[in-house]
Amino acid sequence: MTTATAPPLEPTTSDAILDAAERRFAERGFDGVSVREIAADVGLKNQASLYHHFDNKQALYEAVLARGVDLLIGVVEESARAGSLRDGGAAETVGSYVDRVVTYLVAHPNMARLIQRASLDDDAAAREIVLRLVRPLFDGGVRLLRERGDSWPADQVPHVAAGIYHLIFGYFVDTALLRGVMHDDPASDDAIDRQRKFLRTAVPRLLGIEDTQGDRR
Amino acid sequence: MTTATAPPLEPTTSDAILDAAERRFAERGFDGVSVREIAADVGLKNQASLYHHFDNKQALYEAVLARGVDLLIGVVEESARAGSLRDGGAAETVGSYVDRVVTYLVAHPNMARLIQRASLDDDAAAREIVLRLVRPLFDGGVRLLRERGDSWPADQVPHVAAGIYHLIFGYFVDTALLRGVMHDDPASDDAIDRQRKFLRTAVPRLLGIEDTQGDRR
Amino acid sequence: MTTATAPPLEPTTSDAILDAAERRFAERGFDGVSVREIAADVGLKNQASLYHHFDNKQALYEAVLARGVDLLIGVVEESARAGSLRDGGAAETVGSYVDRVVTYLVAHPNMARLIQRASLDDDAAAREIVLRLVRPLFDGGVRLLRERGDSWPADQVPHVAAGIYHLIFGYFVDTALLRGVMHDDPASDDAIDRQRKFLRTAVPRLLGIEDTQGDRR
Amino acid sequence: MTTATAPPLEPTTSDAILDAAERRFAERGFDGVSVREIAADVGLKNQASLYHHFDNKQALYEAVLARGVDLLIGVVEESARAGSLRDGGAAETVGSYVDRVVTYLVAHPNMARLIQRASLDDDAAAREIVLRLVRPLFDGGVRLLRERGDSWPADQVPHVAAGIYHLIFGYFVDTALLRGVMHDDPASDDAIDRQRKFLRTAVPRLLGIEDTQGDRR
DNA sequence: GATGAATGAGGATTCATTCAT
DNA sequence: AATGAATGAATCCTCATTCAT
Repeated sequence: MTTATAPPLEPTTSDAILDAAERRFAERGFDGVSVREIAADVGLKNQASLYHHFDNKQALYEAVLARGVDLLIGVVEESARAGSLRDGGAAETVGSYVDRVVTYLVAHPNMARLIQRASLDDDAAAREIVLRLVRPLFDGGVRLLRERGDSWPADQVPHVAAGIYHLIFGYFVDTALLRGVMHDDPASDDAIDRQRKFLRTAVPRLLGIEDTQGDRR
Repeated sequence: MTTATAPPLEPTTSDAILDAAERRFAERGFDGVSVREIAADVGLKNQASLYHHFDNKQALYEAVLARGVDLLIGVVEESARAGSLRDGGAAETVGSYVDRVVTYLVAHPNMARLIQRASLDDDAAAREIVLRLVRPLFDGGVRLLRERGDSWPADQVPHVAAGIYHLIFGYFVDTALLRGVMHDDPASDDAIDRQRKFLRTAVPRLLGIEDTQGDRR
Repeated sequence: MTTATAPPLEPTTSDAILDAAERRFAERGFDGVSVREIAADVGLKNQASLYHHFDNKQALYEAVLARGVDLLIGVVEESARAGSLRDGGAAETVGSYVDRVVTYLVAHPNMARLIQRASLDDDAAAREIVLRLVRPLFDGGVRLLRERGDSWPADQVPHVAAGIYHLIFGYFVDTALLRGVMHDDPASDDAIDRQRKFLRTAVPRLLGIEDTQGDRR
Repeated sequence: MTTATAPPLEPTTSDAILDAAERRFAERGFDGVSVREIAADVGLKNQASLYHHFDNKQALYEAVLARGVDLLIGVVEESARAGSLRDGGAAETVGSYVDRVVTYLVAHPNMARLIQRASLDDDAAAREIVLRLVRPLFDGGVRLLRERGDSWPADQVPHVAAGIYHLIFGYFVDTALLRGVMHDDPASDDAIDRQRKFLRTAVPRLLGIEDTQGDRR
């Protein structure tokens, strides 16, 4: 569903490795995962086989990260193109924008944590990959806010952009933690739906874009 | 100043270990840090010495986390007490509340990352320590929102609480990442100040508490 | 001159492998060289290809050694034939003999080191190949010394033969080391020339063959 | 026996490691020896223990080499001091000098091979250690030859020095090879004795120092 | 004749931890 | 309270080799 018309019925070994690695790295971080573990997940009898596909653990990590990030960048760019064509108000544009990102994060439940870990780690290469995603998001937010400059003092605009980023991603990063405070599973369809509605109100409110229609579904 | 009546002029070895461990664990996570490394940081010539003070690496990790978390819990509780005594509007109460948390996060620049890592990791004990902090914060937010129930549908209230948590902590968690997008150092005094102002507007706006006074400094 | 009547304009893959292996094995010894490395040197994209030409690493090693050693054996045998036809004094005979060996060692700058390594290693097969060369050299020396038995006590004769062997080969074995003590490059044409002259005097002197003519060039 | 009056009855672990490593490295070279193997030789149940004493394999290798080389340097220096005090002719001086070196090489049957391997290998650090020994030997030889300048053209003098070095060390480097050509064991007492006598004649002959007395024992 | 993939064994090194001193 | 030494298990990665294509 994610990609193609004629999907490779049997995914390539490299892809299987990327999938397993994505899951593991999201769960326990770069240092918490062993290459052996990933190889075993894929059904490789030996870690050596993995090195046929990736130069080393770090390269695998970066490949996993880049794959997910680039996919999300695609989503965001497409959303930007669609937004510019539409006539709806800013609120609606932003709303559909946020919605697409949420859809991605739901479909790729490892990515939010993976990206957060990459942001935390002292690993320039990993962080640079994350920045490929975050920079356009951030700059887009800043631009939008500067254009309709009534709502926030100019010097606070970057902080608003960062805040919105955290508002959107934080929920998916901290699913496990939220399970300890919310009454139902934060990853359930219902909860995701509520989160969508919340963001649909909260993001414009933060941006200072008034929700002209009463279209809160 | 941190704790006692008779402050140890020369910090005890245990404290030095906790300090070093806090820094290291925040930087690279539990799995990324070696006991040897922490021992070396403290000037211990031998990792064995460390085991005189802590049972094992996990115990040390939990001790570091608990120390920081309990301190912050103290800040929050004190803030709650102060708030209930005060007469100011909700906005001001919430504002001073947020301010204290920010002050703590600035004074303990490792804690936000440390808490984020503990939230991500698949480590029940660590997450439970974090929950000691997050639960009251979360419940307080929920209560406040339920009391003045005009602004958010009841079922979205937990999501609002989570959102505010991410708004506050996210900035300090992702300092390193933000350095890649903001134009000046997000940890500078100026930037922290702007972040404070941002939160002073954003949190009430999100809560739906109108900022009655124009006291945005 | 090396081999055939119709020289392969484009050297065969097998030969290219032998060449690369010779260089590598001389540089770092059997254990220090990987099959991958040799394959890469030859431009093979895959180590597996190499196994099409040689049964295994050991077989390749022996082939390299044998190729070089047999060539040198040829030189020595030819020299012996030429010597027996000539009428010149023993000094001249020995001199031209040594000269040919030196010429070979200069033309095949890996062989001295390769032979030395094979002599050092605990590898019966390799050493046996070296002995194919050393035995005739040694026996020839012993015979010569025994024939003109005035110069050395019989029981020291084998030691003399060994000494001459080391005198000749040592210089080329230790080129790298000598670079650390000599003032100019021991592999330069000039230095090689001086080494030739040195041997032309030293070997007869050791053998106890007086240099009747003053033909030290 | 080699050194002290009050020998450590129980040699330290570090020394035991050095001993085992010396033997192994001499036998099979740096790349042919595994750390596990050395640890096992010493009776350590685990390779990790070895790392308590040496930083890594390379450091151990260099320590082994340096220990042996420095000991031999001591022998050589002492010999130089003794020689300068003596009144005997140059032949005798040189003879006793060579004798001491031979005595060392016999007492430390790994060192000649170890030094040869270090000279062959593409390892700057190792070669530099060897040069600590070879440089003074070489320079001493050159000086001696230049002082009594009748025997060799000046530009060949370095080659003479190198030749003598190979004459002396080669026999002990190639013991295993010589076993394949000599009729009795080149490491036997008798053979060593003959080698001593051979050198006592050969070295002066090469130097061009005439053997005034007929004292060939 | 060459290649991509896989694999078992082993490489050096680091890990957290224990124990005697 | 601190240290030197030891250890078993695990780390990442490379090794030579095989097999199907």
